[in-house]
Amino acid sequence: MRDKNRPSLEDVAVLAGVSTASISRCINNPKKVAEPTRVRIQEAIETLGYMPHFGGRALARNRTNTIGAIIPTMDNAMFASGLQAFQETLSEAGVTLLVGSSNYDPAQEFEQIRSLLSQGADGLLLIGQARPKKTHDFLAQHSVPHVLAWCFPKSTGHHAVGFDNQKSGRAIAEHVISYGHRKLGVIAGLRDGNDRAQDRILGIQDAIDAHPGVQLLGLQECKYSFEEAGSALDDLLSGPVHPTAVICGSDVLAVGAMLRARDLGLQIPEDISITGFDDINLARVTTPGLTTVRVPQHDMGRKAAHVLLGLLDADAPQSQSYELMTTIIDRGTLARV
Amino acid sequence: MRDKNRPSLEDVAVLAGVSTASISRCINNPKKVAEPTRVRIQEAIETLGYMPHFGGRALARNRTNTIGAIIPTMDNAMFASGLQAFQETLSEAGVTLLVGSSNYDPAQEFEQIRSLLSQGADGLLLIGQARPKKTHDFLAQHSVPHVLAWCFPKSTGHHAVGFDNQKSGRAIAEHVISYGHRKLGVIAGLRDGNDRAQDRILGIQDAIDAHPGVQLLGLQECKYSFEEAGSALDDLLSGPVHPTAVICGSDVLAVGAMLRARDLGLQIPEDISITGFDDINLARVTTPGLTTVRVPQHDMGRKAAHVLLGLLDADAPQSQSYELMTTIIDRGTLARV
DNA sequence: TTGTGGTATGCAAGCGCTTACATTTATGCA
DNA sequence: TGCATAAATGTAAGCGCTTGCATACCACAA
Repeated sequence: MRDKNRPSLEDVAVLAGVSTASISRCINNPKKVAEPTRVRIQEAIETLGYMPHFGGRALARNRTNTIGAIIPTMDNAMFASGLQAFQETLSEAGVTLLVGSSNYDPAQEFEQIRSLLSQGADGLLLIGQARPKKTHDFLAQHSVPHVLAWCFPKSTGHHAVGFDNQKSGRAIAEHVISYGHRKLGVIAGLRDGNDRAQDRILGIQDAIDAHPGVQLLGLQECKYSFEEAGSALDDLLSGPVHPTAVICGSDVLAVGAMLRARDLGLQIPEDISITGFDDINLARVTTPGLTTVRVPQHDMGRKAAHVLLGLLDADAPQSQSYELMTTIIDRGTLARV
Repeated sequence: MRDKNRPSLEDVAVLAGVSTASISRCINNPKKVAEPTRVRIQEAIETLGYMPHFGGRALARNRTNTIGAIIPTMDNAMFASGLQAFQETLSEAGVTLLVGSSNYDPAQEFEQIRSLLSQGADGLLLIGQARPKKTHDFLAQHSVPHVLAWCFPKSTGHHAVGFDNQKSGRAIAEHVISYGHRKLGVIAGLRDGNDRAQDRILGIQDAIDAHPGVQLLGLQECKYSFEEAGSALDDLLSGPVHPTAVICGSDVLAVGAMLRARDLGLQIPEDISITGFDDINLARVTTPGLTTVRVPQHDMGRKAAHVLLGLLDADAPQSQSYELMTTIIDRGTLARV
């Protein structure tokens, strides 16, 4: 059942009076075709509105010039700008981006990997390092070129462009402690299957352990929504002793906590300090501005794209991993005590 | 050059001791295959880690089960949740989503359309209605099934799931006027090639025209960033007479204006009222909360997906267009004067 | 037994493209 | 002028999959 509306190479060939091979060459390697023929072919392509058929091409070349990215969610600014940078860089190289989202669920991530791969993705961008053995095996079995972002695993064996979540978690906690806080609360993302959330907590714990006298009064895990973060704050405040500072695993959580704190009549940072993580737009907008950890999303996206492109380009120098640094942005939600 | 790592139908067929045809049937139409063979085939597929090759399939079926969406930008929460809903709905129907971004540039949009189409997209989701003739012709020439979102064109001929930007612009302006404001300023997105921005302004103008005594002191266009919106506010305040209310074409602009106003020492809404448009997360977070126009992003995404799927399903009842309603959310940035 | 109508499977043609190889045409040089 | 060489183009074989049609098989009825 030929699609009536879609001209094929054959059609162009007939119109231009040459063989399909020449057309193909003209498209992929114009130098190999003589000037006058090239012009004739171009015209034929124009008038027919010809577009190469992706499937045919993929079949013949066994390469799609397509890269897949699987992010936990698009419904959250957290990954948006990194992804945007990633796609811009790819598109400069003539590569198309396929996006899938996993909803923080390893099973869904696995399905998305399968799906993107069978869509022909030549390589993959994955967020974080922790995934089930099944997924690792699958990637290995099919030797899928991939790079990890938003993390920087100690173990080698993966290409990664990211930052050390544990180190960054420790840094922000040290920062809070250096402001004099001794009673801390933590609101983190759900750790299950989310190594970034896990590592940040580990880092916070490291800092606490390193400072005798500092205690962790409570640790709440919840989804990345204002509402859940609000409830988490409630829980943190339900004990007999209140934390003077709440370290949050993401800006969304921090803002959720701020909103709730305000509803409870608490002044920030006078009554309670709150810190975030990510430095998305939200963080600049609250009153006061949110003290948080800046993640170099844009750089990460660009570099990840370069690394991945390098992985696919057979005769390029083999790609590396890059560790990027996070920085603490002091705005106004952290008080000295 | 066969890919060593990728098993083909052929390989599975050999392992299972049947013909490729049976395998294909087993995958696409299991009922047509006898129980024992099916089991044998399943096993073979498992052990080989077989995944159908997208290109081959696309070629043979002339259909990809893939839909493309082109949004102006992903770097902004504005389209994120609508897109998320869109993709969830598609994925329930077993359809993959391809995303491209146009950066608000009609030329880039055209390229993305070409690209997604040659990637095999069976249909397209497009934002807004205004595009160059070239683009329209192209869509027509290839009879590309597509639906428009974030707008609701008066002219028929397109399937659309969206809202009337002009009407909504008028509504928020009327609302502002009903609060007693007579001197208005407007900060809008760049109108060029952006019908949503245009229509919202037209609507605002309608409201102003309908109320003698209300004057538009200034209209600034700028990109959707805090910084540019801040400068736009500066310009609006540079004249001899200041507006008492500034109507903004998007929440990002409104928040940018708020931030700048605060830097200038202005109280919101006592010294100046500001309204937004979109009702993204940001709007709930500012102090005071932003009075804005809620766009039913989630509904829009879901319904657009349904309409598009309907368009592709030959024996489905022909799809419709849907006009969704926006609502004004009163928070705290609009004062009575 | 033969015939009938299913059902399960195999055969093989193509889908649109690329590319190694074959063929033709042009170019340079003795 | 003839010949070697290079440049331009054509030929045709696949790439992995689906599917109409042919075939083989089976159960049952006559």
